[in-house]
Amino acid sequence: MKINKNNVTLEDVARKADVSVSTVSRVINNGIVAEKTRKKVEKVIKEINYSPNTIARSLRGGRTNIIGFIIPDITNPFFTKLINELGKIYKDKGYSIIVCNTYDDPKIEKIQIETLLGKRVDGLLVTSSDIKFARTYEKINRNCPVVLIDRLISEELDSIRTDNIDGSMHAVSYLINKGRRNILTIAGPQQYTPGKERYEGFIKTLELFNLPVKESLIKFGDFTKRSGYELTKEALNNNVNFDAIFAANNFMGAGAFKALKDNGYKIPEDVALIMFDDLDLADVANPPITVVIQSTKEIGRRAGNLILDLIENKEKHEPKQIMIKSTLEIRKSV
Amino acid sequence: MKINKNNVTLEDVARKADVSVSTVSRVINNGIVAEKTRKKVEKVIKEINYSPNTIARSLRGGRTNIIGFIIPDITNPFFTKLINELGKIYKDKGYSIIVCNTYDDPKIEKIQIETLLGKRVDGLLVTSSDIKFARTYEKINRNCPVVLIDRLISEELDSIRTDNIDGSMHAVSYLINKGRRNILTIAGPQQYTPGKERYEGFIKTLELFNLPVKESLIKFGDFTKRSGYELTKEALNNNVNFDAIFAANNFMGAGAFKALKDNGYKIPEDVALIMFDDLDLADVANPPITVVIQSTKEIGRRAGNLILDLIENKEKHEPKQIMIKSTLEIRKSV
DNA sequence: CTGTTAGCGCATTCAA
DNA sequence: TTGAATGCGCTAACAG
Repeated sequence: MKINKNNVTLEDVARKADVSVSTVSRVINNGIVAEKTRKKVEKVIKEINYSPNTIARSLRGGRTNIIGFIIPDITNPFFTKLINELGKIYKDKGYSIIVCNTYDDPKIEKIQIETLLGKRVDGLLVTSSDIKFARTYEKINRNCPVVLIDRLISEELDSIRTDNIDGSMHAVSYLINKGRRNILTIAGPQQYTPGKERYEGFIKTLELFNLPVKESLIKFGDFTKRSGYELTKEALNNNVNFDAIFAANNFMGAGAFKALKDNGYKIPEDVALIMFDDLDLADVANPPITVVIQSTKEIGRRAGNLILDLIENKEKHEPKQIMIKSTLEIRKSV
Repeated sequence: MKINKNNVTLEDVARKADVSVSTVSRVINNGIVAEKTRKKVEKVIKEINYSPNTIARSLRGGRTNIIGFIIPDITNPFFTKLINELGKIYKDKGYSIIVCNTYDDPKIEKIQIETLLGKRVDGLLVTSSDIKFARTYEKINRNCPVVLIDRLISEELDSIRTDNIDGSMHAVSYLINKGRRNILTIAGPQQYTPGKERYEGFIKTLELFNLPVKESLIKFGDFTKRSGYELTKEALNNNVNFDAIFAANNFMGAGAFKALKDNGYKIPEDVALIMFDDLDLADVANPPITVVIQSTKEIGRRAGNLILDLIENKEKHEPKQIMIKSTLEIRKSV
């Protein structure tokens, strides 16, 4: 294990091995060196416990081997699973990832962007807290590759997200096919693609089945557990007639679940529930909660590799919007 | 918003403002500069969109403003909440955090350590995957402050963790006071403090109440949902007589929960369940799951500030083992 | 195959 | 109050 923050430098090695610094540099970079010299140098490197100073390398080579990941909420398993995938890709490539949590606050995001850019990250993975950053990221993208994840805020950038419309259509049509006719949707914020598209999928499905779109069955929340809870309770209190709930994300779904339980409703007999995005324990809840599962594995893997390609190739290309299909996991049949 | 990866340098500013680089340097570092000069320079900085190159700064100053956080599992909400707290502390101090997931694999941890050290992080927050790294981190700590979190692998380093013994004693004695006499414990791996101490707390409590310690009521898992599930099922299949379960962590508790449910046991009437560490949905599960809540807020805050102090002061000091009390959150009374 | 040298962008010492 | 010069540790161009 190399533990070198003790300022052992190339020069120290060179002196001790009685060669020049460039020779040492070649050794550690697998350049052309006589086998004998290489052995000698490597021995010294071990002896005095040398490890290259990445900072100096970065200054010289213009690359930091750091990728920034801007996310709105580290507490959401969706992002956590993404990071988990990224880790697998980067671990033996020398890349590290700086995670910047914006708390979904544009003011904080602005600071994070500057910090990250100051640190000269090689690339940026972004789930932005505000569509107004579209221009900013486009500009950044000219020198430092940017890949959007989950929230599409610009068509001029590469992006990867779940096919939200497909996913919600899948879920809602399942409910309809099971005979549910009054589906309450707890939709998300409409300024981001996930909220917007999941809502769109809901509406589209109703139209597809020629079902009326009732105002009273549409509620807008903010992706938090609390809002899912409150909105469901509100519908209950107002005697809105519904036999199913489609929640646009996991946290709101959890809130809805609690509200139903608290008020003595049986799931799914009285009210069926499907939420977009999984949650720990959703499969062991009682009843288990049916969810639209996003393929975090694939999203993470593709985003992670894409940004690497962009960093390494740097050539211009047409930005692509990649959409990944989700899966409806029925955990308790309606 | 400064978007500068476009290589605008101090020198560019200097030339354009018709001063020397050192003057510009002084301006951005709030050194002594005539008010008039400062204005002039600041104007140019804005004009050509200059922002300092942190890499160069780091090379010069020996500080990167990056803190490494080594964790075994980014997927566990415990760590996620910690990161959430750290983010709050660092966001406006210019510090960033590199998250390194080791997947609880020492081989990967070794690589991560080298990568992090190579990147010359200013400090290291560590939940190590192996006690054998104790020496390594002690050595690292001589040049680069290390703070252990959650798992105590060395007494010579600063560390912060939950008071596991107190927490589990709290939980177990609650069960006993409610009349449960046959408590099955699903303990964790004994090589780390969390597993060891939570088990120790369990045993201690039985002794305190003069209850027998029965071999059949002690199972060792590996902190995964699967092991919690399997071990519970095993006990059930073997007709082990128990009226309560104390699970040493959240995931194993979730597994136990599912096993009980699957086999038709009522919680807590037939078998009470308490698990160490919270989980999303634990409060809305049916029944809600009683948990020992670790104060991630305080752990995160203290660890985050401690490492900052160590980085900034650098003076020697006696390493401290800090323990934070947990809370027993009874969500469904036994 | 190996050595010398010139920066990468910045902060700081020393003179002025 | 300002400027010139040095070096942080490294890589790569060039010369030998």
